[in-house]
Amino acid sequence: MADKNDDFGKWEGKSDILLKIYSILLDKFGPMNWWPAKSDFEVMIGAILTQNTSWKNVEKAINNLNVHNLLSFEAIYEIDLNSLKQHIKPSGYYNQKAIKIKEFINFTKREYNFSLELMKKEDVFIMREKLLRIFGIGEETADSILLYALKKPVFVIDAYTRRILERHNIIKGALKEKYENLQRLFMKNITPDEANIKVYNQYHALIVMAGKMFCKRTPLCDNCPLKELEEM
DNA sequence: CACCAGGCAAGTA
DNA sequence: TACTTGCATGGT
Repeated sequence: MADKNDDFGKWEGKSDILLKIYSILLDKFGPMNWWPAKSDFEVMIGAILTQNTSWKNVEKAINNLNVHNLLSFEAIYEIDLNSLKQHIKPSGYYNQKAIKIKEFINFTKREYNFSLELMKKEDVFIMREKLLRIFGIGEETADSILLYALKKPVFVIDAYTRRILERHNIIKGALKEKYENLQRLFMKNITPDEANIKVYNQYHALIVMAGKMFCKRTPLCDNCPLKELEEM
């Protein structure tokens, strides 16, 4: 075994089960064209606000921003830090998140002059590296922005994904596994090309939906649609 | 009252 | 590299 990650075939032969999960969830919940936001800009702000926070609280914060006409690059750029903090308060960690949002907006001005079109034209790998260098943007937030705002073929791994892989015995130790390894698992089995952007979008959306209903930290797995996976 | 939520950065060993 | 801790509101 050249690599620890090859042990026990941990990462091999998972294609069928990954497609099965997608199939079951799609059948259960139906197609979703996702990220609950009205604009790509709102997606990016939401991606930061939802860090370790319930979406309900994020909605309150987004609504505050909307009411004050702050859902644009220019408006967030202009507003002073303390006012921003007050508006996003319901989303929690507001002192940090306000700085994170400011840092992200400064980046978009510095590198792309607030042009979403230019951001979408950027190479995926380059953009991911750039995003990860911004204070407050980690792997999940970067990938959410890449996939749902910039429409890039990148698979998003989150707490729900880890729990589902762990609880249904698909990957041992998924809760503690490195983000990179879990992401590679999906992207090796579902080719990251233009045609699969829709699948990436939908798959993660379905995982979040299933996670909220059946795979919370305190398990509530009574009629989880993924139960039938155990026969594979 | 305790626990949880679509993470992340900084500190420690 | 692998753990630990602080951050904070609002719902159950």
